[in-house]
Amino acid sequence: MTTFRARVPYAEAAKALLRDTLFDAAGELLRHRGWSDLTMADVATAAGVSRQTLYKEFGSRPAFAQAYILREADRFLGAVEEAVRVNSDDPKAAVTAAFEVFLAAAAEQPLVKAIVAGDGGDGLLNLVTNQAGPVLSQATARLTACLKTTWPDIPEADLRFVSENLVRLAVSHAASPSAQPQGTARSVAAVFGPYLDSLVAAAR
Amino acid sequence: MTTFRARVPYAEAAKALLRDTLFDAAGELLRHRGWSDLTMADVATAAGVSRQTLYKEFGSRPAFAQAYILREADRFLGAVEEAVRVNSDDPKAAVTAAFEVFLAAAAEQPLVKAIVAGDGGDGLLNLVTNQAGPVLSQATARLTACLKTTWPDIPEADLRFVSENLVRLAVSHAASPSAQPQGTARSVAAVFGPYLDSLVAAAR
DNA sequence: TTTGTGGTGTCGGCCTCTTTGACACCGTGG
DNA sequence: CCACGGTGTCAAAGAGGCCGACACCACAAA
Repeated sequence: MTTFRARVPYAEAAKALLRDTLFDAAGELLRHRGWSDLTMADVATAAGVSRQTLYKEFGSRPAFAQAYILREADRFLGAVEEAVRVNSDDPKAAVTAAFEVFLAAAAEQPLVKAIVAGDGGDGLLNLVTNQAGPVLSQATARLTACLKTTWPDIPEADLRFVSENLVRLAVSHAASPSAQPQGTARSVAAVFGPYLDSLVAAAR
Repeated sequence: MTTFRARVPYAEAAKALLRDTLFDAAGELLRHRGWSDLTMADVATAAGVSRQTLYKEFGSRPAFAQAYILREADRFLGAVEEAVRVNSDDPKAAVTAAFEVFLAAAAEQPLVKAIVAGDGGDGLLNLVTNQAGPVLSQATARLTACLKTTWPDIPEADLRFVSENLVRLAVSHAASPSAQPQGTARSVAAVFGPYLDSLVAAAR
């Protein structure tokens, strides 16, 4: 099976490529040092781009962090959506699988590691806790859309409610894990399962 | 398993992206009409780029065709290499698999269809028959390299000989199929198999 | 306290690549 | 014969990226 690039005019693709190159460079650097030990100049040169270009594209250091986190969140959602799609017949299993894949991925992710390893004052942590608005709303929106396509008969408001709370739980567990991913996933699924079942039952 | 983008400075990546976008656009258009019914302007606009940019990058219409064909050939080689790697223990099976995957892919490929559907005067056919030099040498080189890594003990000159003739046979069968891919692949493998076996035996 | 160091954010000029519109050239069909 | 459409080329204008420099701020050493 071959993957096809979305047919997109070159100008847009080039811009996306620029952003992705910057993000990937940052991710690579974050694998070795923390966010606070990381210069904007470092990121730019690692991406093969001038510092100025970086600033032109993102405006400021925190803005870049924000954008980067949003993209990583989107990455995760991709994996999660896949897990949901596979278990579309069993909501509880879907939640378990999605949570598990998310937590497992999060544990390996340089960004997440950088966040939990940070001292809290390094700016990244704030973006998923204190000022988590953008992350939450984006992740919630995408997860809602995913659930909507999987179970179209359930009212969107209900799905939105479920999504938001799942996202919040996921972020929380990723930031400070309490147990193994499997155990966490099962317990979350146990909580949400019955509610989801009732939604599915009521919808048909 | 996640696929990683090669860490490449933005400038190079952008250029590659431009070429790929152009190629993909051409491929898309070739799906519906023949090469001769296809304007350079069509290709450019389909890629979201000005006609001038296309000319600057490739120089002329036949030069673009040449480059496009070379890239498609490279695509095929990727699939072929995979087939070879999987069957590294059995040269005959490797040839069979490689040939089969190549012919199957070729039958589905818009470029190949455009070539065989063309009236012969449309310029594309010449590039793989009359003026096939670049295609053959590139494909031969890459296939040789692939075989070299798979069976490092066999002299490179022998591998090169095998490669070139396999490539020529493959192009020929792709351009004018005589039978089903499987049958063709088996017969070619039957021809080359014993020779390959002897090479392997002699090398150790 | 002063001073030096290092990172952030901004500015202006330069350079490269893309776009735009125009043009000459040429083959084909009315 | 001539209008049409596609190829190939050009100069000028625009956009995006690069470079060097600078002010600003925090922090640490003298």
